[in-house]
Amino acid sequence: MAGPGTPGTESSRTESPRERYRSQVRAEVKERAWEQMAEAGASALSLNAIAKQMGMSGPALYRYFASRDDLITALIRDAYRGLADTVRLAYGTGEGEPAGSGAGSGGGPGADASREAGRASRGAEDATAPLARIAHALRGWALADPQRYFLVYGTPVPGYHAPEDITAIADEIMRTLLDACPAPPADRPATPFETHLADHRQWAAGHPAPPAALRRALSFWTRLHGVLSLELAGHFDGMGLDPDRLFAAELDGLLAP
Amino acid sequence: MAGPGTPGTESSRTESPRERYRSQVRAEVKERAWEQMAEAGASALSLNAIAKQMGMSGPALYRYFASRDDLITALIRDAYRGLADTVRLAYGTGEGEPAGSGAGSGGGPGADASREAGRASRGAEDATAPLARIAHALRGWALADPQRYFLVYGTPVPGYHAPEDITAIADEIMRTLLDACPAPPADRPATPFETHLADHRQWAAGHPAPPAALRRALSFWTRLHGVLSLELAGHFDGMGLDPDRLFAAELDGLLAP
DNA sequence: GGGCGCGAGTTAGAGGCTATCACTCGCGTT
DNA sequence: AACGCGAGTGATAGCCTCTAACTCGCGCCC
Repeated sequence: MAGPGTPGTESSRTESPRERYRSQVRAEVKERAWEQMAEAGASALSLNAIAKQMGMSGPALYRYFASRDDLITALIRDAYRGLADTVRLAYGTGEGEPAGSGAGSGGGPGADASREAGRASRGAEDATAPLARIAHALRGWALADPQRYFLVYGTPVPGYHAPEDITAIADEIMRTLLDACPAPPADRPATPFETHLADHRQWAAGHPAPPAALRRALSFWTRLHGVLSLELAGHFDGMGLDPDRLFAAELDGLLAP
Repeated sequence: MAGPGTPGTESSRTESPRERYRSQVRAEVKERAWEQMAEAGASALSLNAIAKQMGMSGPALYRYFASRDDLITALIRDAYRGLADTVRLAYGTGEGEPAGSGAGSGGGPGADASREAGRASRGAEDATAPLARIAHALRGWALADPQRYFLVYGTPVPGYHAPEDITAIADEIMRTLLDACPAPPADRPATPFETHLADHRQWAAGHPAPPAALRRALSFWTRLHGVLSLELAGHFDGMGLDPDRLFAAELDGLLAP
């Protein structure tokens, strides 16, 4: 199916013209698929409609994707990859860089939102600056294409199990989060849940973060997902509050203690 | 379920036999729909398959539901209704009641989980007991049928707008949450976000809760949704941690300060 | 008690979708 | 120059939603 070497996403070097064309068509199909998904959701994605848009006849697309599920899986993979890159880039970004372009597949807004993170003039408070940058990058990435976010964190299809390379990216995201979590002062007593985490840390196997940091990464993940997914789903719409400030407040409460 | 008066889900009194039969068939269709949804997700819901299961031929169901979307909307309405009832009932439950049966449509697990809420022997800490009961009832309701939870809080369909009677139920849920939020000690200074909420409280219009309580209800909602939705979607599956304890820890952190 | 209206259920069918199969045709390699 | 392989085609099966025209029988009204 895919070219030589790894059967992953993009081709490697020394592409033959055939392979070149092939991956180009695959990319265009995925682009149309993203458009369709943004305007009608994942369930409305139609291979047929995409083919017609591209001036081809229905079954032609089966040369490029084995099935509709296969296309959706590819989209999920790209979404995970883009999110992991976005998070990693936000973590790695120092203070000087203007953040540049080319983050994953979506790009768009949210690139400069990480500027106003922690300008608190204290030296010790800078330890949470990477987390703040990640938080704003995450929200920017999500707002740029909500359906893409929901492809990662939205309603699961009961039967579906993601292939291993996708779960590997999910692990990578958690690893970056752990990297960004500052080690807390060691003298604070561990909470009961932290002692539980000390014994149940398969997901952080091989990572040196102490239990308190695991707890922090977990809170960061679950709490930001809570506000963000409700915002993206429109549940704050008629309420009159400013989602921006709600997110900022949640982030504040997360970084302060 | 919902008694007479409102023209919502069930029929009113003095039903003619025709109407009786009609609402019975509607109920059976919805039951089969829930089964289908539980095992294959909302996008796999098929009117045709339901009709065949019931020994009828396809188009017959259009006597009972105007379209597939209409059926799904009815399911969404029932889900909201059941959630609102569950939350309300958990809030209203005193200490003596054994919780009984007949909570909404799902019932099932989580009914007795609210017992171990706040046994801290302090008198002032009991103020958070209703919130704890609601939290456990919410999780029980969600675990009993994850797809039902996702019908309320999962991936939204871009074009879809819920009818007004459904948003009314959503408001009712928020109102119950506000009822359950204890008023904080008035001497604490307001956070910036709380002052924002003081001016942007359309969603709590007519409710006497102070801004700090609004903030608390909002946090309760977003944070519990964060852990719960990630658990239901299976994102903790390979991680080795106990979702039960994670939820309890999140709830603890929510009620303590 | 008898006639009739209304609603439940049927079949036929249009149009859309996924997916398979057999086929043609042209580019790039040998 | 010839050939193989892969891109694209139309035909087809089977599923779906939803409409239209029709039949049949229960229950209401006179």
